Amino acid sequence: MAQERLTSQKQIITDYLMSVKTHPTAEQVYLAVRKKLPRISQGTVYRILNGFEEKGLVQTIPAEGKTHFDGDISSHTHFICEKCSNVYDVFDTCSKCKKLENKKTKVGKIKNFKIYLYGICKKCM
Amino acid sequence: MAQERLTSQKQIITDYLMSVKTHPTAEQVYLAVRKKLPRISQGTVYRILNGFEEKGLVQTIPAEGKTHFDGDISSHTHFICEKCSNVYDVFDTCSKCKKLENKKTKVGKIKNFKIYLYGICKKCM
DNA sequence: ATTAATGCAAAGTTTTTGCATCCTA
DNA sequence: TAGGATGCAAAAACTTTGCATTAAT
Repeated sequence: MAQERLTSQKQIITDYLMSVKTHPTAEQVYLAVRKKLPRISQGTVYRILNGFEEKGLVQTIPAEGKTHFDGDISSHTHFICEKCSNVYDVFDTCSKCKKLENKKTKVGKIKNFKIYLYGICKKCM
Repeated sequence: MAQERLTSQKQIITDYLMSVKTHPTAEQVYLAVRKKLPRISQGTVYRILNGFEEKGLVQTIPAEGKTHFDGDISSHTHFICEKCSNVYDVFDTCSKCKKLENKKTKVGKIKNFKIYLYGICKKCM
């Protein structure tokens, strides 16, 4: 069976995601991580990030056509600025939605949920 | 000043969006509308759909890397199937989020919000 | 008649992938 | 040293755009 291997690329991407409170895109991860691993490729960054998401190690936020990655998988809300597309954390959530998790409903079995708030961030006002 | 013109393309796309309860992608709109307007182009569909969104006439749902369009702009929740990527309506929402609309908060001024439920739909179970 | 909107096709963006090579276990 | 992971570059997927032409007002 497939043996997952621990590589420096994975470790450094993990370290980076854990160290930032921003919600970088794949390209931003690539640019940041390249400072420590100058030979890393964008393809590798995408493969690792997608792998992390499948394993539930990161969560993703779609904004302005790009995918943003969040190393904090705790259930929290994201505020997306419509002007600069920056993503901010809001540590509050919806209790009604929380109750729906792992429940079967009319439409199907719910696993998880995401809440996005849209508006203009402090910096852009 | 720029005069908006009512074209058959816009009318037929509007009619289509209002007639379906699915949440079609731009490509699905293109394929459906082409039955009535065989010469319509994908570029036109994208331009019209984007225009509708800017005017607040439709809302969008990101799923599996594509944008889905919903002609129902009422505040409701969307369930996205992780297997078939179909989008279903859930006519229930978060009152706590509703209260945040048009409010200024620590992160910025909130305009609106969206809630997505993820899981496996009835059809895929 | 004006000029906004379309059709067409080319180009832009973001993401994925094939394959030879590298390196972890 | 076996085979999973990477680097590189090409390709795929989705969306946008320039421009000549069409058509709404």
